[in-house]
Amino acid sequence: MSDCLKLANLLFPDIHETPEELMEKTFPARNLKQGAAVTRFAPSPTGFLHIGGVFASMAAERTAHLSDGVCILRIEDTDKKREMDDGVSIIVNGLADFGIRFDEGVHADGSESGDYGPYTQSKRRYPYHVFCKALVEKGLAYPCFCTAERLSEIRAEQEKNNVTPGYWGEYTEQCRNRSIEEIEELIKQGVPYVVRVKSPGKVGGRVKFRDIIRGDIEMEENFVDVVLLKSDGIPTYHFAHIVDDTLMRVTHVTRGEEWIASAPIHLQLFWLCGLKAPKYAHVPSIMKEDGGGKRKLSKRKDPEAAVSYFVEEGYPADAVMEYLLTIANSNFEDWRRQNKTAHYTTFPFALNKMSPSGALFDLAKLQSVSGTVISLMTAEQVLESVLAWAERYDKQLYDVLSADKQKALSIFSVDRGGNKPRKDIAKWNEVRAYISYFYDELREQSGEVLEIAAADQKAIIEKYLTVYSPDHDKDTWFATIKGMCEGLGFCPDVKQYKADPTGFKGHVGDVSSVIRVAVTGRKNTPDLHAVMTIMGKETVCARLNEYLERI
RNA sequence: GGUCCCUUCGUCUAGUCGGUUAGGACGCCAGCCUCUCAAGCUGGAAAUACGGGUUCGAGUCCCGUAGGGAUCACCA
Repeated sequence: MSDCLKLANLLFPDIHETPEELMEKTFPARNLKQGAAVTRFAPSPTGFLHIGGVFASMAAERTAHLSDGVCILRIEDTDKKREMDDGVSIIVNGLADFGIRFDEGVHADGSESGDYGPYTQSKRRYPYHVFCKALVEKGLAYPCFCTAERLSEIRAEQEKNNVTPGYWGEYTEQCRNRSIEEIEELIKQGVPYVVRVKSPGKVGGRVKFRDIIRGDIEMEENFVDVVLLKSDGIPTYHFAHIVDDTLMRVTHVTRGEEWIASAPIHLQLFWLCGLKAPKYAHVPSIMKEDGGGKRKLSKRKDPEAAVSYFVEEGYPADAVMEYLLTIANSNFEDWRRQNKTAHYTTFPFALNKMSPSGALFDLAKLQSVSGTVISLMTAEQVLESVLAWAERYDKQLYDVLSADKQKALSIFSVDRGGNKPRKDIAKWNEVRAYISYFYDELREQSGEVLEIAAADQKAIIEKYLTVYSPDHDKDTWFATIKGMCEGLGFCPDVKQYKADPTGFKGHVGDVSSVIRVAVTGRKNTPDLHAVMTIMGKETVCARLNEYLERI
């Protein structure tokens, strides 16, 4: 028996399977149609879902589903220190909120579905060890007994000498060349060790690979003996990536651009394992303007880094996704113009159309996209969404709206539908302010003051009270207001007034403004006739009289 | 610092082989429409980071500079 084989058996006495056998028996090739992409989103359960995570997972999900492929949600929980208790559910629910659906993987409660599991890395010890053993057997990996102290000494020395830091070169000699007896003894003594790859890379060597988004990239090859298995037997990200994406038959790896620097490690590991590397697409980070510069959206500094922000503000999930799509594929907006009512999932998203540079997150643009998305919804959809949001974030609004859904529907129907719907609402937390004057419970004293003499205002209201009828249709309603003008000293025709205002106190617009303020407390509202119709005679008259007393 | 990525209006970007009045969207401004505000329509201001080349001609090709970003762990 060769030393390598002996070492492999010493390190992994319980493993009796080869990677090839494992792949054949439990992780067979998928039966998918030609060109189907298998992608995955693989977050760590840190209890925080970053908007960049939604962006990356959207790229993965779209790529898979547009090609009739499979999208996997895998949890990378190999770092117990950063893990949070409900980390998994925060991520899974967060993604579900945005309509990102996975075909296989982990669910919010931690359960899993799919034939290529487990999908939680901490449960995949066995396959990692199978692959690691094979590497040891081939003399391509070895146990390293260096302590944390030794490692930092090495680092300090390298920094002093100005050479690339890392476990490589002369520093690897001791552990790389230990005899099998020596290793056996150290293990018997209980000395902790990691398993490192015996990197064949050379300083100055080059690797090339193609990134779907960035094109050809050439970098220095990896010559560091990176850790494969930590001392607790759990793999590092690098090794887990190789094993998992191979076994799960992932074809396209979409991940943050911060990984591009470690791509040479991954390419080397695939090669050493005798495996074909998947296609890579390194998606750009979403940036934030910061004092003239750009920086990555930060969890600490930027509330909008967390997806919970968008949920709390009440941006519809589709609106956030559409905004992200405008960043991801610039032709999305053209497509949207051509396909006004189509769902965004029918847009032919393409990884290779993504821009390689990180986009600044633009809340104003989100606002605009969202306003359009909402303007295209039916009143029923709006009400349903508002209620779902308000139930969690504005109980009073929820109660008021659900007390009379018909009224709520008619409010949301004002100027909705048709070619030019209003775009007053961009997120659900704006609804309260938008509709508050319809409800006595929500009404706030706005303090809006018109520049019209109190006496004239009084005269207008008093007169209007005598001619107002809730039965008037829009045209008669307006004709009635016009008809009041002459007697009150106002011009019934705006154009005429603008051409020559002499002799008038104002025009019909001013008259209706007085009524508007009296009825709604606002200078600006949607179509006043529609508003008054919804309110009903009782409320309208009450408000008019109330205004008379106040003025 | 080493390595890698990136760089067109304020923002997101379009820009096949080098020949464009450098296009669109958001935002901003103005006008029209209009009972107000939106919406809609029309128009406007607004960009090729800088410096060299190659070329009759460069946003586009080459070199350099600057700036921004990422990464260099038993973290992902």
